[in-house]
Amino acid sequence: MFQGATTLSLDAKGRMAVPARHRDALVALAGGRLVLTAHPHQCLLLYPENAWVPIRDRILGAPSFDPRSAATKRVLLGNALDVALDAAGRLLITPELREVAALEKQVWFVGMGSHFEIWSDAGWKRQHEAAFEALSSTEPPPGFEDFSL
Amino acid sequence: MFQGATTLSLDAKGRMAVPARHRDALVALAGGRLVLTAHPHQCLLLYPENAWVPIRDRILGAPSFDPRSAATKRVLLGNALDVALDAAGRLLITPELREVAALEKQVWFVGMGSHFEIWSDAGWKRQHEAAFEALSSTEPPPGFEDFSL
DNA sequence: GGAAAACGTGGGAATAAGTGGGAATCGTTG
DNA sequence: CAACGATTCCCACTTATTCCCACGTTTTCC
Repeated sequence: MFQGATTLSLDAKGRMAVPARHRDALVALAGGRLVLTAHPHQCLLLYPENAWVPIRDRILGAPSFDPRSAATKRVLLGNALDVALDAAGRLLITPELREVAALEKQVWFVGMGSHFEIWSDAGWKRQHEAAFEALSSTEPPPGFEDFSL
Repeated sequence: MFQGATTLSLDAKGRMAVPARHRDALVALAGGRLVLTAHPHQCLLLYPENAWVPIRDRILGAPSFDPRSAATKRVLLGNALDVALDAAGRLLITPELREVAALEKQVWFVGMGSHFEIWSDAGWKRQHEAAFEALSSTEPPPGFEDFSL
């Protein structure tokens, strides 16, 4: 169960250090084999390979001719890459994926249960604003009806 | 059942002493395992782990593609961290979480039944003003219709 | 009211983690 | 086939985190 948000910096080569507290878990879960891909909300997704496989299969089963379905498939699958951590526990993010998520020097590495999300600083702050708005309206977001903290 | 608001100071390292009268209860409830996360209203939430788990599972079940639901998930889950009190009964609040709640030196530690909320001084005062406004209007807030103190 | 205990607060030193840069290797292109 | 560029691997540094100890104030008990 991954959780927690950390700020990290991307170096000139596009490398990002995975927080040490998550490294062991990532290696244990999938032998260090990870999948990095893009999310339609303009962030990146990092899955241990074994958690990715069922999701990938589910995506593959979606309709190919409905334009919205096809576009979603293309983003999630078309951008997927097998990656691994280097000796210093870092992840190398290709220029293509950096562009999708508009990543600059400062990025956020966020645990989301089964996987991680990687956000630009601006994008992550935008999510906080969106969440505030969502809970301010009279209509709660789907899944949060009768929700009490 | 936690209740009561206390002012405390955050030291230079971001540590906050949990009021002694709550320590025993926190340790007894969850063996000292606590979860600290962010609330979209710009405060922090502190749960004993056993009280957090059902809430976490509820959040995990919310839809991932609806933007409002996804943003809410990201704030509540993405910011969640397992924490524990140090030898002096203090809680270490990471810079990331301090930023979300705009915490400075003086903070409020507020019991809210199953959990605690942590507020900046300014944020806590803002809540009081909002509550004052809310009950001044002719329309009572949702949940407080036909309410009698 | 005084003494003792407890509580909130602060800081220093050892350790680990994140970051940056250089050199060797591999692949690509002219 | 040689030269260039990009990638990968390795090493080194600086900053942040963690653990420990210590002080002053407040509260409690006798």
